[in-house]
Amino acid sequence: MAVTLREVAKLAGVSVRTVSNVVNGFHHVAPQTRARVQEVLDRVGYQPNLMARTLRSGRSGMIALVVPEIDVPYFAELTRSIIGQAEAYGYTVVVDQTDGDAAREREVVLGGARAALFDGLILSPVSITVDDLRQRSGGPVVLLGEQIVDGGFDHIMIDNVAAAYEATTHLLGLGRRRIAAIGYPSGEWDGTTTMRAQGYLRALAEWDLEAPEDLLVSTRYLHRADGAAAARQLLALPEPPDALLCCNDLLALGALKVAHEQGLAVPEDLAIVGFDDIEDGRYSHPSLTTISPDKAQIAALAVERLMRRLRGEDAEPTEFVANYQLAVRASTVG
Amino acid sequence: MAVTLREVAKLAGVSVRTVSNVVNGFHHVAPQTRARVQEVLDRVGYQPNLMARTLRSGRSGMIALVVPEIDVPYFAELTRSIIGQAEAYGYTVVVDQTDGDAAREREVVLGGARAALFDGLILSPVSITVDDLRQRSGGPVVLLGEQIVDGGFDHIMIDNVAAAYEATTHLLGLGRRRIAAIGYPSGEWDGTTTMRAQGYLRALAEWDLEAPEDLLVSTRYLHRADGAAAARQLLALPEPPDALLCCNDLLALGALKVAHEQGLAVPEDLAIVGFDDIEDGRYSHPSLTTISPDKAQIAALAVERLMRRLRGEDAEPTEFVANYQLAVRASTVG
DNA sequence: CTGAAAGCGCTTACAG
DNA sequence: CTGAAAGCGCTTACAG
Repeated sequence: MAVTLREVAKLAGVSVRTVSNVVNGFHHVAPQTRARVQEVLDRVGYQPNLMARTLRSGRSGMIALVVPEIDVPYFAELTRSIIGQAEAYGYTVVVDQTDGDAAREREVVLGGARAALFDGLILSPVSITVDDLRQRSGGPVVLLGEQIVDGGFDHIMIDNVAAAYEATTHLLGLGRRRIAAIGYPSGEWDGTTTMRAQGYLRALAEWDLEAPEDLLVSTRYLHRADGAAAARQLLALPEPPDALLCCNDLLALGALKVAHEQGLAVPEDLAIVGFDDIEDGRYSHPSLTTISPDKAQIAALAVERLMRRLRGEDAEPTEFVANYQLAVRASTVG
Repeated sequence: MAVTLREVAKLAGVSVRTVSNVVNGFHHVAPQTRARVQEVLDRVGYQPNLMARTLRSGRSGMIALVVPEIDVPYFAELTRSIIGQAEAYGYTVVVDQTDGDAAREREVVLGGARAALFDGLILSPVSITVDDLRQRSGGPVVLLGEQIVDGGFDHIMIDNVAAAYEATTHLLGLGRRRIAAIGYPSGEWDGTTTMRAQGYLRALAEWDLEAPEDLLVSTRYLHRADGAAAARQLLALPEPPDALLCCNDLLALGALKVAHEQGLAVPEDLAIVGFDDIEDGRYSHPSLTTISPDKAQIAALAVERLMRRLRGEDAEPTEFVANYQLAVRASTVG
């Protein structure tokens, strides 16, 4: 069924070496030879056997993208971009989800047989440690997010401290004084949440406010349900908040739901800000003010960086700070 | 670095054959031999080279999941389940997105080198045809959705006619009489939308109503933006609808946004129903009444079916009808 | 510029 | 129950 190099060689009356040269576009093939071989290649519809190529060359043309949850919109949107980018380089992306489970994450990233299939790895870590990563034997790794910083790896992130500072300042500028923080820091995701909490606290400090303990709610996950639970808790306070700074849009959307349930007007009674700029937040009612990281840039940087490594260039691990902007929408400015 | 079978064989003082037998758990190995080999295997941390195994055995342990858009929540949620299911069988899932582009879809599904890597395929088709699929040379295919029906392939779907009928009847039972249909049938997705339109029309007919032309809006895609555009068009009508039956939740969420913008009360002024039961719709305001297909069941059926094929069982192509239920929420019953 | 040949690491008839 | 050996389809030094 599948035609082999050898068969093509026989048909064209040359050696497999020459056919391989033509298939792979090497220079040193006489024009006539090339034409003759190419004709046969086309005629029989030759398709290289990727497995054989991989076994021989040691490169599979596949990279793994490891994210906690593929169905969390932020990761789904990012995945889409990364698949598109990788494809432009002729690479296939295999998506692995870890559910943030430590054992599973280690297995996927460090675990032998599977991990060895991939030429490289783009990883959004949750609980895996720098030490784990250092003892990894496979190809290059590019890290996403803020869970692991300065570990000596290529790394793409945004300036979360600055972003949270900007978001908080936006709320302060609107006259809000009891700004609650949801998801700071959460059970998992300490890295991300800690940085965002820093920006939040810095902004408050600049306005000579201190964050009351009762307005800081940490959550186990960063899902809608967690945001809803946190909002319920906050709104039951004797002195409830007049604004919510949520560590991501899902939390914010969960909180928004509860605000509606309790008959609060958003943003009049309660302003809400999220992080991530997922599509849902653009269509919520009211639409969500959020920190919008440049996901296309993040995807492009991650893939480009990995490709460089794969080509053996640029041994110095680098941290890239991607762009973001505060997207002001109706959940803060009615 | 990576230890080979041969090295293990030498260390254990047996042939590669025997080591291979132990690794693959074949019976005919003497207990003592097995123990000795296993000890070496463990000690050196042997990991099989998947590429070599694949090249030799012809099976890669990878299946492809081909969906139009990974960041459409329905597909993201389904993907999550399918990855989980496949993993239970020791299979790796590679996700490919086609953007519904015909050429891209053919390339991914039929295209040689890449497609040949996978042992099988779970495909949510958009524009690829049955004939295309028939001429495909690779492993077995399981189809999802309603774009291709009765093509002689294994196929998982829900009863869309019945579901749309039930949703429409729900609206009629609530006293709605001007029920608009958004996304029936759309530019792409004719299969799905046509079936849902059938159920809608059947329900109307049963109540001696005919669907006015002006209340049937087809859309190019099934995204939020399309739903918003359709809703704007419908609400500008001299006699606007009192209910919207949307072909999926994204359309419904887009329409809901517009309803809010125009100051309409949902469901009092306008009831809205979607399809898919994506998580966003549970947290929208108001939460979305929707047809909730059993995604876990769909994923389980699809993977199980593919695994059977892979084992060479059950040559008869079968159509599986998965469960669904109408999830009644606040967008229809305030 | 091209050929003959080794070998990537594994599985699997074929003997014994 | 185990061994020696072929071969999956390719790439790539090594000669010429």
